[in-house]
Amino acid sequence: MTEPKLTRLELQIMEALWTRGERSIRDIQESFPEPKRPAYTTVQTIVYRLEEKGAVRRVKKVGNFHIFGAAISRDAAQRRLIDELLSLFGGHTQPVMARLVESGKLTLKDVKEAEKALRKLERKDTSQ
Amino acid sequence: MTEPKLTRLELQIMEALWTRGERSIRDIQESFPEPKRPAYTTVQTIVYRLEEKGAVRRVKKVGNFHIFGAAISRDAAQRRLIDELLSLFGGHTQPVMARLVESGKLTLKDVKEAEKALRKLERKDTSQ
DNA sequence: GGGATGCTACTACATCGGTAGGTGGTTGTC
DNA sequence: GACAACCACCTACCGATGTAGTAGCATCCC
Repeated sequence: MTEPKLTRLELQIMEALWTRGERSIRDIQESFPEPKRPAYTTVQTIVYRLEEKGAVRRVKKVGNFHIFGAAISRDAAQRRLIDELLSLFGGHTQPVMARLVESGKLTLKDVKEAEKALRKLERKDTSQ
Repeated sequence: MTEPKLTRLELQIMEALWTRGERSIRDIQESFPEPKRPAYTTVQTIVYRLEEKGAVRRVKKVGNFHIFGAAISRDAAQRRLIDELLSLFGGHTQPVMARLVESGKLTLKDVKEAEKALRKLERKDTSQ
């Protein structure tokens, strides 16, 4: 039941499917920006591996080629990533937050939203 | 200058050095909880690799064995991890925060602290 | 001082992740 | 219907990572 672990390149390919919808291997390959576009067969290999992992499935065949679609949601995959990270931090969120702040990428807006989401979650938890 | 990339097991070993201080391979190995304690030589191999990466150094020799110490800080290594994660999220912190909230591990206290740290950082930035 | 014990240093190996070539089948075009 | 273009599948390979065995030297203890 657990989401499969996805690697960097696998995630980039999933990203193409999540944002562009069902696509052929060629389409996926061409979604990579020119300078660092992997070979067609590289993309193909990864898509096949994603298929084995159950993260992608063939949705139909058009002519002699296949159309692939995401079989897991972006949210689920991202949750897996965060779990993975948290386990590296021994399950402690505090240092994660501290480093996020340091990174300079975290904005006050992000934090405010998180707080709002947390409060909402809390209300729901205690209300049942 | 960039911190080396550390893997899961490498991080666990660094963790032992960060929390317990300079240690021998045997000490490090025994810091692993019994059920999943790797073989002595496994730990040794990883320590040697960490040495090559510059994350660890031999601080002295006692009798016929070496004592190793961390050569990079925990903070630096953690920053590297966060950068890695952010790059997987395309540099966007918002989804990271959203998944952290979902994980159920983030507390209001964490968020409050982050906000405080952010405000402090902001003041420093604008004051020069 | 000789054996047990422990550590070092080297070597080995399987799996994973990224990368891609080659071969043969399908299709579209003239 | 022949040929070019394209796609599917299979295979290969290298570096990284986790895992550990072995040979040999050092040390300790009687």
